[in-house]
Amino acid sequence: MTGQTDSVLTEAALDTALRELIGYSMKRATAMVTADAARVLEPMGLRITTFSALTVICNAPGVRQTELAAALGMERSNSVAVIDTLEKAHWITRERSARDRRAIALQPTTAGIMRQKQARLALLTHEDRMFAGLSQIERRELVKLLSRIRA
Amino acid sequence: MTGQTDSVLTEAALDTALRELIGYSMKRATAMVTADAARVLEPMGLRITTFSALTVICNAPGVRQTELAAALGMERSNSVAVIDTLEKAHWITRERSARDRRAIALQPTTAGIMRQKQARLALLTHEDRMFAGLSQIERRELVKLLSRIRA
DNA sequence: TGATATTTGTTATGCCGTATAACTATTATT
DNA sequence: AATAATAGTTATACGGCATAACAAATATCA
Repeated sequence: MTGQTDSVLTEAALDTALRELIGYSMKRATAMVTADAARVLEPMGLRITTFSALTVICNAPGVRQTELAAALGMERSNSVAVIDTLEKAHWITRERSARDRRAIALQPTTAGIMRQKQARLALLTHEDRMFAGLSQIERRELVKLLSRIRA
Repeated sequence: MTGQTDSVLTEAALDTALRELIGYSMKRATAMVTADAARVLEPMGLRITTFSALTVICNAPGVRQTELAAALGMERSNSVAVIDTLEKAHWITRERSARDRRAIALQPTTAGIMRQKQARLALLTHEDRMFAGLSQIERRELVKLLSRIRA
C-alpha cells in the first residue's frame, strides 16, 4: 500500500503550480546549493556569511566595515558579529584608520588568507560536483541570466 | 573627495571574488526576488511560506500535512504554524481523515481559493516587472538550468 | 492476536540571517 | 561654533529552519 490518495491530483509533484513562479524555483535551488556550501564550510569553522566577509577582506585589504556590509548586501549592524567572529579566529584584524578615526580598516592575517584559499577551493570543488549536470557554458549562462535580474 | 581609499583595489565591486561562486550569485539574486515577492504578498496578509502552502492546498485539496511539508521542502514541525495561520484566516480547513485518523486532510475554503488566485496574479505581475530584462525564452531557460542542479 | 515499530500531527527549543532603532565618537557642513 | 551626517556598535525582534520528544493512531510480524 502506497497510501495517500485523499487528494484529487493522484500524482504530479505537489508543487507544480508554484513552478510557474521563477522566484520559487530560484529559492528551492538556492536552498539546496547554500545548504551544501554550509556543509562544506562548517568543518573549517566558517559559515557562508563569514566566508563571504573573509573573502572580501582578503581581496580588498583595508576595506571598511560599512563598505564590506554594503558589498555583501547586509546591514552594518549585522556585520559586526560576523567580523567579531573572524577577528576572534585571528583571521582578520581591526585597525582604526588614521585619517578617519571613526572608520576601521579590516586586514586579513596570514592565517586568514590561507583559510580563505582553502575554503575557496573546497567550495569550487563542491560546486563542480553540484553543477555537474551543467556544462561550463551553461553555468556561465546561468550566472549571466541571474545578473540581469533587477529590482 | 570621494573618500575611502584605505583599500588597495580602488574600484571594482568589492564582491567580485565571490562572483566566481555560482551559489553566491544565486543567493544574491534570490534574496532580491524573494524580498520583492514578500513585499507584494504582505498587504494581502500572506508571506511566501503561507502563500506556497495555500497554493499547494488549492491545487491538491485534501493533501495531508506531511505531504504538504515534503512538497515544499520544509519540516513537518514547521508546517504546523503555517497551516495554523491559514486556518485562522479561514482560507483552509483541517479535516481529520476517515480512513486514517492520524492524518489531516487540508481543504481550501472559497475565500482561500480567491485569495490564492489574487496573490498569484499579483506575483506574476511583479515577476514580469522584475524579470523585464529577460525574454520569455530566457526566463524559461533560467528555470530549466535551475531545475538541473542536483544535490 | 498481541507486542513492537512506524507514522502523523504537534510542542518546545535553539540557531542563523535579517531588519530597525538608538547610542557614542568622530567628522563634515554651514 | 552649532548642527548635521557618518562609522561602528548594542539591543532587540522576527522569520526560516532544524532537532528532539511526545501522544494517538496505524502498520508490522512473531
